[in-house]
Amino acid sequence: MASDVAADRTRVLEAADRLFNARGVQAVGMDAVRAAAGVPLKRLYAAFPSKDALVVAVLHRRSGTWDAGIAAASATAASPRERLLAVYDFLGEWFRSDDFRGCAFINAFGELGGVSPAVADAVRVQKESFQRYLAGLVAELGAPPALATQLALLAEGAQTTAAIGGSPEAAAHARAAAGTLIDAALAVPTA
Amino acid sequence: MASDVAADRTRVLEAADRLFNARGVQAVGMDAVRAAAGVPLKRLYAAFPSKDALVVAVLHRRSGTWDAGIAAASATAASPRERLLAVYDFLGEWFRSDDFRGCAFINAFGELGGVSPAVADAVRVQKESFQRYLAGLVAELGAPPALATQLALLAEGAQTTAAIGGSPEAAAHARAAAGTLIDAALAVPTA
DNA sequence: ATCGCCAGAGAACGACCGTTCTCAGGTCCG
DNA sequence: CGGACCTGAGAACGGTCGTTCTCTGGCGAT
Repeated sequence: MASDVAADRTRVLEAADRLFNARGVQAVGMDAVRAAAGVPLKRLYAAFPSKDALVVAVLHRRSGTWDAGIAAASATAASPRERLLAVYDFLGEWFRSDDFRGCAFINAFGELGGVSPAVADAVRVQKESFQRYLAGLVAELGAPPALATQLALLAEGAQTTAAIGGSPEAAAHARAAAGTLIDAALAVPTA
Repeated sequence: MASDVAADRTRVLEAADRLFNARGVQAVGMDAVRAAAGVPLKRLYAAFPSKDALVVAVLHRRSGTWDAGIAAASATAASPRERLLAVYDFLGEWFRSDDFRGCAFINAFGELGGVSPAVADAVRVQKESFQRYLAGLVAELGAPPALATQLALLAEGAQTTAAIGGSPEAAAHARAAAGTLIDAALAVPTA
């Protein structure tokens, strides 16, 4: 009982997340996950009944760290406008981390969305949750809801652009564009 | 000589593109490509020496159809501003096609970018070419170059959002945002 | 001390991968 | 008509995958 199932889950999720992020999902075998996690295969399968379940769990965990990152970045922001812009500051920090290789959800959807409904759903849920977060702030701001969708497009685009081009400054560009869109939306109350 | 190597290449590229788009690259075996293309395995390997080469060739072909689509959409547009906005009209049409499942380049990068430098390069080249196209129009418009980057972010974000959420209207949102950004950039000549 | 139990390491399994090889059958040239 | 060549179909190969099974060694209880 020294290593309980919950501890196994954590170790496996961390290892799998790292490996999937670096090489993609299908290029990483369960044995590589086992080796990286330092957990016997039997306990791995006790914690996650299949690779598909492991992938979904990794995505779920990523949702949590994403939410926490956004919350931390917006903690110091005073107004809704600044909280919206803080999203792009968070992206900028993330893009600069050594192991950044794009949004895990976008990557997983591209790789597995066509063959694994569970993965496709997990990705959809996360993106909808992010949209709702933006929509809440936009509503606080008193701007039309369409602004939230536009700001989300900038965030998604920044993630793929930063990953493919290796250009973390995409976050700053997105932030600048977001500021322009917010100002324009507030200038015309109901267009 | 009834079926020449060039004809084989075309049939294989079309079949592979369809399959890769629907299921992802790694989930599609070379035998499935052969069956869908109706070409013997030997001729398949005569046309493409490896799966990696096939993937790169598929991406290269997609670049061509992308460029053609953009060109067609902007053909009726009179001004640089309208040609920029035509990009999002093109996206909207594409998003509404039955087999749309996201940008092949973004998907391929997420799946293979970490393990296949050739694929990563092909994706990077295409995205840079798109950026250059936008930059040209933005220059014609007399707006600062940063606008082109911002417009690219919107286009990229629209592609992933439309794919994941199954929401083709992402193109219209991106178009509206693009209009706002263009107007703002022109209002302040050099900020 | 002995027996029963459980956990860990890794072998085993069936399936499928990308790629190459075999071989039968047909086609052209002399 | 005969034989050299080429083609297509698919078997074969070595490897790896996800998943399960076996076996061995150590531990706790009696």
